[in-house]
Amino acid sequence: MAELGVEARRREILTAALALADERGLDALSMRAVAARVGVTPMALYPYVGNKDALLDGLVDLLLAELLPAAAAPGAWDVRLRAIAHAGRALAHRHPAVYPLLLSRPAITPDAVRLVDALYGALLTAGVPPAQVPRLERLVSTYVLGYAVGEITGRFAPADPRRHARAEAAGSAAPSHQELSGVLAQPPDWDAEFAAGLDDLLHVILNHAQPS
Amino acid sequence: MAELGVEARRREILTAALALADERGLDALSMRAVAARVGVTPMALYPYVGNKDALLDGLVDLLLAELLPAAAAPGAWDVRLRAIAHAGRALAHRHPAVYPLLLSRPAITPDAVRLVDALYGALLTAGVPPAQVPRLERLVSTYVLGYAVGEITGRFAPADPRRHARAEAAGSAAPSHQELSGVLAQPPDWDAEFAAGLDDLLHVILNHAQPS
DNA sequence: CCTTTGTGATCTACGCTGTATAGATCTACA
DNA sequence: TGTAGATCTATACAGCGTAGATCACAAAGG
Repeated sequence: MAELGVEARRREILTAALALADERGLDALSMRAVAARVGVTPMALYPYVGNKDALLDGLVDLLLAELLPAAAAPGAWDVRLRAIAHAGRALAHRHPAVYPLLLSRPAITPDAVRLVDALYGALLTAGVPPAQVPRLERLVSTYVLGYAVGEITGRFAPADPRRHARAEAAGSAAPSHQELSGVLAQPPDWDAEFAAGLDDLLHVILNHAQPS
Repeated sequence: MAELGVEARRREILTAALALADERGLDALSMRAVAARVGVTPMALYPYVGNKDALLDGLVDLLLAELLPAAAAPGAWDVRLRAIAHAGRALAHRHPAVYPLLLSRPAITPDAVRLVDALYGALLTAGVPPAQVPRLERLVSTYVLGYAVGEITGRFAPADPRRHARAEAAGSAAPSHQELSGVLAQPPDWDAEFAAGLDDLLHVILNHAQPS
């Protein structure tokens, strides 16, 4: 075994855990399974990751780190904001098992701060009054996280093919579904929908921006 | 024990499980604990709720059922939409432990369809073209769920009081935080922020609406 | 009245989980 | 060579979800 610092070893463990979750899902992410993948006994992980909860927090940070390049990219404010948003969604497709943790585990690590700071910067240069910046940052990040999680977990597209049948079965109890049966029959283009929602939010931001 | 139908018994079990989760959190929601609360052996639950996963789905449905009154309320389209949104957020504060499941477990029960249908109806009467209705429904519901989950899980307001210290420690790496130090020092008004975001989304909807 | 049938709850057990605690093993320096 | 420190291991415990077998008891048939 290569002799590394404890920080390097910690990252080694976390990346093994992330790979495991990517391959076999979050339920398969047990301390024992991670330890086996690292080639070590379960208890050997504890000095490096604390406990399982802390390990999950570590995974969240690993995900955030993948977003940093997009956050540091140059360009006009809307280009930067779009880049971060699309990177956030792409991240979800890369790590669907772990991604939902971003919504449920608050991260206050330096990387998380840097990411929020990039969004703050984009909003500020867009001309948004400082008092509105944190709120609109939360609006945008909630959209990106919520949309991506919705895609991933199947909230938007229930796998059940009887979906329409159900709606029809509800019959008069779901009149608007019937009125929309035409558009509901077509499978949505999730890429386009995400971009459209993002455009809508950029308009919201512009509405709040003051001409400099 | 009163002799009830299996459906009634199932609801009895689910409401006990919900109460347990409300009181002691999701981690304490074990089959054994639910059984003890119902006054029965763990294995006795299985004919009624299937297994733990199905029990959680049942809890999701229980939450959705609480939203139905708001979905059925009358009024102008924007009044109805606001009522549903605020009811969705209030639900999160009532059941903070279970609420996040709404984002991670797709629900295709009749109640879920009815709720979506109510949102479709509001958007249609607002004059939104049918092709845009499902997308904007997802935009609104994602906002409500994502915002409420963010509030609940502490994503918006990390409990760590060293938050500002951290931002300052990041120093020049978080320049926008420094620029916003004034507004960041004030504690946000979450009620007002939710309403403001909802207003923004209503403007988005109106932008897409065609005059009838 | 006794027996049979069926149904719901129970009992026991298995493999899994996170992790406390104690012990073993190896490295590096005096 | 002896010892200190760091690192990993071994064992154990309480709790989890749930499969399988068993039990208790109410209603129905002879």
